[in-house]
Amino acid sequence: MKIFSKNQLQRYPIYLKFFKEVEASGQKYISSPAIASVLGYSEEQIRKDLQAVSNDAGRPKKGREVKKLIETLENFLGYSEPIKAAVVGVGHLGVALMNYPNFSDMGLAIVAGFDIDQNKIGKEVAGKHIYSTEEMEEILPKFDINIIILTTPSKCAQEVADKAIRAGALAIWNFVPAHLQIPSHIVIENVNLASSLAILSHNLNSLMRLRKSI
Amino acid sequence: MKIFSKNQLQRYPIYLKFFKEVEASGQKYISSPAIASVLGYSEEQIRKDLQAVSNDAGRPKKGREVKKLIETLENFLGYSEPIKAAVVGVGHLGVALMNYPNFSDMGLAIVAGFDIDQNKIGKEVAGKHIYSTEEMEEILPKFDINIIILTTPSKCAQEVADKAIRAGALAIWNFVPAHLQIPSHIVIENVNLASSLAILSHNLNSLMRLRKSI
DNA sequence: CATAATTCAGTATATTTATATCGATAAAAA
DNA sequence: TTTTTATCGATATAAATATACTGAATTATG
Repeated sequence: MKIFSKNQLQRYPIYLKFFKEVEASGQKYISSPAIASVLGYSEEQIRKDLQAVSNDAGRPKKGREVKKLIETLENFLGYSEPIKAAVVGVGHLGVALMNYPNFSDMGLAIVAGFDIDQNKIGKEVAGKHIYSTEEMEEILPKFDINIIILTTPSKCAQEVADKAIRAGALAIWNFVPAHLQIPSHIVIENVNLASSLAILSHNLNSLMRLRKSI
Repeated sequence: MKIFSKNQLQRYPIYLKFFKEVEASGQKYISSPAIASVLGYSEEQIRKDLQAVSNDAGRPKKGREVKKLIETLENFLGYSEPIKAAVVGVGHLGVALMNYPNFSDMGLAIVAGFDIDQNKIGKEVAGKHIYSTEEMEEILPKFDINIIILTTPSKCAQEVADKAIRAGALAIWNFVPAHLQIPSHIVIENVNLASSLAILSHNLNSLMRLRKSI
């Protein structure tokens, strides 16, 4: 079994996105140096990344076939058969994710929402039904939902995550800025805006310091 | 000048969040092994991370003073004086971010929104005024806005980013799944949900394969 | 008051990740 | 057809990152 690092995995959707643009522009082949100059990675890294998922060899002077690259990456990323997910916590962020137009291109299908608010339960958001959080145990298996997209308030995130796991969720995509205690057999991926912002503001500060010193 | 890696920077907000919980629980000191057991990092890494930003020594048998840790990290992350930002593209995601309750605890203040939709311009979202994108050049300097939170549709993201940079934006927090071409003197941080999802679904697939093989 | 137990800081080692090098090869140009 | 050139794959090197180890120090315990 090949092992993929987090950073490496994160690059594949970026490659794919770019390859689709290249294909749309009518170009049939793309070389590693050409990819490198646009995406800002080194050409060696690109070769290694692509070799790791593809058996198709690139050709000297031409590069790799764009169509095959797209096929390979879509297959590798599982975009061919979307995974089903449900949003838990239909607040502003939950609603935004339920309406997010790009998930269908990313192999993700949000099929339901859950909330505790009686005013929301029974309604529809982006064409998907909102159920009571209490119904998770029934609804998750029924719709074959494996992934929970967690967008509750911080204070109830742990409790809701526990409930989702009991209901059969295998993976949690956590948008809540809270550190969740999760059993090791459950997959968790945190989208931590504070972390992302920390990088941004650190870089911005460095920039400003640099400007002052000049 | 100390250099901080992306991964390292991402951990600091997570530490801070945890330390605040520890403080709320009334505990005065925390040791690296104790942090490690909760957050799942190695204790050596935690020591190195904390030593990199703090001069306060930890004490054998006790650990580090929680209060000082919080002070140090808040200061390091710049939470003491919030940076001002504006959301550009007041769609579902833009609205969600404008309503996001946690930014004030992360040193970020969203002070305005921009959109091209006449129905939105002039309205308020989460108490912040929505301006026309055309007004950026005037409004950004007026409110001392350095950061643009980009949440437009993919197809106009590049154009809007260019406009924001012309208007004086120094940093772009990009939530659009598009690879932007940005001059090197501008800070960009991408929140790429496709990348995050790629990690999640790869791990989920590994898990499922493992289950089948058992 | 002495002893044992933790945790620390600092350094060394290992692992991971990214970059650079090199001969081979296919495509384009002469 | 021959030569040149760009790109490849494979391997080696370097850099970055994380982990393990060591002796010293402080606190708690007997």
